[in-house]
Amino acid sequence: MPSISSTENLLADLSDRQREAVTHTDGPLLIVAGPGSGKTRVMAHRVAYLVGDKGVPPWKILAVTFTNKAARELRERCERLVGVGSNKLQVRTFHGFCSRVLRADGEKVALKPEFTIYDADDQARVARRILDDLDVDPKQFPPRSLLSVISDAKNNMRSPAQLSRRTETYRDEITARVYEAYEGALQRANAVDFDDLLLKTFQLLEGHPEMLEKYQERFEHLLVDEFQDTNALQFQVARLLAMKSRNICVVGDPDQSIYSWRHADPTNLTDFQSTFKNAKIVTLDQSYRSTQIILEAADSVISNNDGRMKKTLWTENSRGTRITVAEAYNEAEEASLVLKAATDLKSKDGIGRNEVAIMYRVNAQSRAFEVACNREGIPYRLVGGIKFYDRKEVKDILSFLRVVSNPADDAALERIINVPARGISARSVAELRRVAIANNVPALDVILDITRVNSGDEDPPTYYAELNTRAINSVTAFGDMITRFIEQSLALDTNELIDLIVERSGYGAMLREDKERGEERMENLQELKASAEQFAGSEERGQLTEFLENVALVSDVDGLQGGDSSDVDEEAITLITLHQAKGLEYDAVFLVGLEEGMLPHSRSVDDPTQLQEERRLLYVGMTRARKRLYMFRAFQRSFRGQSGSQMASRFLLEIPDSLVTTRDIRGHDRVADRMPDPMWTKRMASTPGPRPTSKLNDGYTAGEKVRHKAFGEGVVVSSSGVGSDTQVTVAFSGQGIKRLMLSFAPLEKVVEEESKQQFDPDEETFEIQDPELFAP
DNA sequence: GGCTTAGATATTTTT
DNA sequence: TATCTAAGCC
Repeated sequence: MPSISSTENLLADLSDRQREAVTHTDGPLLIVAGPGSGKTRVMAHRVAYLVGDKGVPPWKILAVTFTNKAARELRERCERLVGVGSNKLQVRTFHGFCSRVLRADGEKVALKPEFTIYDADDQARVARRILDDLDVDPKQFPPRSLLSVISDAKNNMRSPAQLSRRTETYRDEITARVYEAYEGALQRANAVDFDDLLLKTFQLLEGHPEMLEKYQERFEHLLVDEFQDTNALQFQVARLLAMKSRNICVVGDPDQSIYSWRHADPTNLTDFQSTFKNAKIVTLDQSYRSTQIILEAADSVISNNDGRMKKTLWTENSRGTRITVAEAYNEAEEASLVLKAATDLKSKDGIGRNEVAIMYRVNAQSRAFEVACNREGIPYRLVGGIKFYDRKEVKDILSFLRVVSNPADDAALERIINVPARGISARSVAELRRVAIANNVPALDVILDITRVNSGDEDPPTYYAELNTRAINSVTAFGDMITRFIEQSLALDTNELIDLIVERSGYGAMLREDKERGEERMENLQELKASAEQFAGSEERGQLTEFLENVALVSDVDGLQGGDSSDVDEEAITLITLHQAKGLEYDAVFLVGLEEGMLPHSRSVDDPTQLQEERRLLYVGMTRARKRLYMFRAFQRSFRGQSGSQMASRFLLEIPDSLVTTRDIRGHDRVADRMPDPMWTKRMASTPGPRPTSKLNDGYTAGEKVRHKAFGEGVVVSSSGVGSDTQVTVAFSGQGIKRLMLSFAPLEKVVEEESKQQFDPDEETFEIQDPELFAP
């Protein structure tokens, strides 16, 4: 039986500042916590202190985080420290918490307990239907941009009515009408989107004093993590919950605010101080994570942001190694250089793959690294790639489940009404929808009405849909099927229900006919079943809803394992976006794609505000590293098919030379490459032809054009080794990339300066050829 | 009514 | 490059 740690032990291994933060338990507290300053540790200790020392019952403590990952980590840390009763702690994401509240008391804001949570896909589907109904051209008004305006409105707590009252342009007009129809559609479907989870919780608490009191009583202590990432609604919910007890502790770092595009509002940090007067402020600026050099470099970058709450991190850690800044020719070379350096870390610094992460701005960048890892046989862990629950077949079956769980869920219904094809055309669906909207009922009501009448019920139809006989029969069959699913769901565990649906809906048969991908898809459905099994056994009514909620809210499955080995335990390199990397740390971090247009992202370069966020993104990345930090850029990068030369990221210029080593990873000094004299970079970007670069082995230079007897003309990517051991990697047009032993494969230099711009490696033929191919 | 194909189009980050 | 949509064909 785990015991509650004694206060003495609990506090002993904390710094003075940390202890201050942990023990200030009466009244509002703002913790400004720099990267690696032990933020999570403080939160966990605080919870343990509240329970162990202050005798606060665990269930009276609510800790909200921003991501599931953070929630999981905090929960685990708390459980370890708190011991008994720790399972009663409420550690949730904001959305998770709100969903919980609405399941219990959502009726007050017109939600039935089995409401569905609509993801971006569902939202887009709803929006597209509305545009269709309103006869608006979706090309002129892309659903996604309309939805983003709607999301803005919701975050500012504006109703459709409020929006339509102040329309100035035609665009405003359309937006307001779509918003109104959208709200109607969700209402009819007993569904909420992500914004609604927060908005409706806010409305529930604000408009129902007894509810507010209930939740204020329930939670005596509130902790909010990543406060700089909270949006206006989240702040309001937190404010309402804590208004009475005033026991609210928020933790954040304005320098790590990287979610403004999702309405995160870092001014919440300052607003906190005005909302909760006399809030105590504790700043944690000692880093227990990174070396001095890494901290200095990160600081030299972030200092360029203005209007910050200034804080400079310090550490008792060693000075550490200088940061390596390196340049690759293109993304393929970038990947191999990174992997080479990462592999070397093992022998040189004893840093294994598990402690190495490669971080990039956009997911698409992971590809080059996956290809390279596969080629080199290096196992990797891709964080947040294609999500399991996003696969078509999984979404289809989930849609069946959603209809069973919440028969009003029109988005789910429309997804599967004709999957597999069962003779209900888009026309018929549109007609069903028209009738449903006209009567303000879910589409399934109309379907079941048709089913009833067509099955010989004497009573006249309630709704009148114009469908031909064929369609009526198809719809009837579908209605019968869904009715059976709903009936049987009462007696079945969710995993059993999945089996039933797969077989009886014809979905399984459809997959078995699909020779190409059917098997793989069926396996995915098996996996879905397995994940449903975890929810089996609990009360019949709740388990399906609970499962679906989990899918909607906690969809971050563990990273897919790639590489040669199927051994999941094997040490693997982590591939991760900068956004997802927040909160994580690694011994060695490789930041890649440090180019204008990538980081900062091209969408951000014109806007100073967004540019500062890009800088924070880089800051987050740099401060993930404990011991070693590498920053890479590629001279040329292909982006959606096209390649072009890149300028070095302006952020690289912000790091002082004294913190950087220019040691080339291949063992050649390339002093000139320690970037970016901007003039030089600019010239490089605008000049076709080879850029100035140092000589590689035996005079072969990256970017140089060469000719091979068998493969024809190509471009040198890189070369390694010396003398007769020299290997030259060449990209041949139409032949892919080959690695050639110079002593076997004579290369001729082509004297022509134009070649590099056309360089476009064919990914299909990317692997290294057999040794015999090296011969001429 | 259903399927194939071509063509267009959009591409940041995620609860 | 990859996905999604619309139009054309069976």
